[in-house]
Order: sequence, then C-alpha cells, then structure tokens
Amino acid sequence: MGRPHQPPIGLAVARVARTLTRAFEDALAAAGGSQSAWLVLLQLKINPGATQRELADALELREATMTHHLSGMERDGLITRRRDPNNRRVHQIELTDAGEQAFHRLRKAAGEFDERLRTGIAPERLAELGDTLALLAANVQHGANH
Amino acid sequence: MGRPHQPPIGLAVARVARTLTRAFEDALAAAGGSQSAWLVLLQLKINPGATQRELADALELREATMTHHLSGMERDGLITRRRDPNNRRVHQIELTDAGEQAFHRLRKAAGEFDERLRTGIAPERLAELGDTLALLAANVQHGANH
DNA sequence: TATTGTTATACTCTATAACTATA
DNA sequence: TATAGTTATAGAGTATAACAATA
Repeated sequence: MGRPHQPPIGLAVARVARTLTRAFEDALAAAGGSQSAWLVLLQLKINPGATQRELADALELREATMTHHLSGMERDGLITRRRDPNNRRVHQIELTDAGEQAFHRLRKAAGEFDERLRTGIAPERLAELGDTLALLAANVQHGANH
Repeated sequence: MGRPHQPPIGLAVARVARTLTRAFEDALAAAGGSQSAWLVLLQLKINPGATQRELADALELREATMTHHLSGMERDGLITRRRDPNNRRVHQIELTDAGEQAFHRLRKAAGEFDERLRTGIAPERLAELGDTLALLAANVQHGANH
C-alpha cells in the first residue's frame, strides 16, 4: 500500500462512456429513435437472416431481452415478425418501410455524432484508442468469473 | 457517401465500457457491494462534508436519484443522515462502521480489478488512453444540445 | 422567494423462471 | 429432449413533478 497509483482506468472509461452514451442517446432521440432501436436495426442490416437468438448474442443480451426490444419495435411499426415456414419455431424479422426510413435517419445521426466525436483527434490516435480498448476488454474477459 | 469510414468510435467505447462495467459490477458484488454504493462511498471519502446536491453533481445524477441511492445505503446500514444544526435543510452524511468496512472491501476489489485491467498494457499507453478519452468527452460536451 | 431534500410515480434496460410451440 | 421464442415478474438505475421544510 501507499504505492503511487494512476487513477483507475476502468473509472475513466466508464465515466466517458456514460457521457458519450447519453449524448448519443440524445442525438438518436432527436432523429426519432433510440440506441436500442439503432443497434437492432444495424444488426439486422449486417445479418439480415438472423434469428432472435443470434441478434441477442450479437448485442450481448438475453433472448427475453431481445424479445422485449423487438416487441417494442414491432409495436412502433419498424419491423414485422412472421414464422419461417421451414422451421416454424423461428421468426423471420423484416424491416417495414418505416423501419427502413428510421434506419437511414439513425445512420445519418450516428454518422454525424461520430464525426463530431472525432473532431480534432488524429486518426492514428483514434486507431490506437480502439486497440487499447480491445486490450482492456481482453483483460476483463480472461479474468472473468465463469 | 461511399467514403471509406473507420468503425464508429462511440460504438467501440460504448461496447468496451459495457463489458468493463459488467465485469466491475460482478467484482464489486463478489465483495458484497455495488457500483453505485462504491461510487457514493468513494465520493464521500473524497469530499466528506458534501451535501446531497454536491454528491449528485459529482456523480452526474439528479438529487432525487441521489436520495434514492442514499436511502438504500442508509437502509443497508452503510451511512447515517442527520440534519446539520447550522442549516437544517442540509443532511450530514456519515459512514457507519459497516460503511467503513464496505468502503475498504470495495476499494480493495476495485484496486484488484484495475490491476487486472492494466495487465500487459504499457503505462504510457494507458496514459494516452486517458487523454484521448478526455478529448472525446470534450467533443461531446461542446456540441451538446443545451 | 430560493434552496435542500423527499415522495410519488414512471420509464428503460436488463434479467430469471416458467411456459408454449415446434422439431 | 432440445430449440426458439414469449410471458410474467422483478430489480436497478434513472428521471420528472409536486411537495415540505428551511433559510
């Protein structure tokens, strides 16, 4: 004890992340959306045929949590769900026109947000940030209590 | 459009932060606490005479939210609240013995967590991470919608 | 009137457990 | 039995609005 210590790095990451997340949520709300809707829509674009379980895994959520979000988005008219005729346990998820429009609006808002975020920071520095964050994540996952 | 774009930096920060936050919450839970309790206890140690408003500001929360957390901690026997005789609107918050013990347990857990996080990452790199995160936070705060 | 804090209420995100339908 | 998803329920965290007490 008594060693001189740098300030907790986890605290710094968490604090900045909170600031960023809130601002991002505001930006998406201004575009008529939310972070959860944006992440789900993006994931559906990346992996159009995904099952709900796959979506949940991609977003690191439980299936029940995914159901919750998708039900909300269905209620809001962004997506439709219908049974896969080949395997009726599976739901096929599709974007409605409103969902497509929302996706484009949110993509624009997310892009502008990121643009704002990067302002005045050298690209190499941002690249190194990404690498360092990956190292932190790896350190956490190694030591994880299973 | 069509410009080659680096992956969204906000997404990367948010994703890693979520991983970190969850692991940190687990670590604190294993020490019999929670992140909110830890942050409040730490803040009380840093600024012992703080009013609830000051605590709320320091943690970027609303007063009502602070009341909520403090009531929980009082219920759990970590703190006591009593009126300041000089200004009876203000509550003086003090750690109980159990609160002191919790603080030390959580400080230890938090320290070990941070140790794990830093493993294998050069100190200069971590320092630069902190700086870059500060730049990101500044960029967000400038552009904030007031 | 302004300040400090509480209460009542509600919303979002997340989770677990028990369930249905399907394979 | 195993898989895909839903429903019911709950808890944590946060917020706003209305309020009480105090200055």
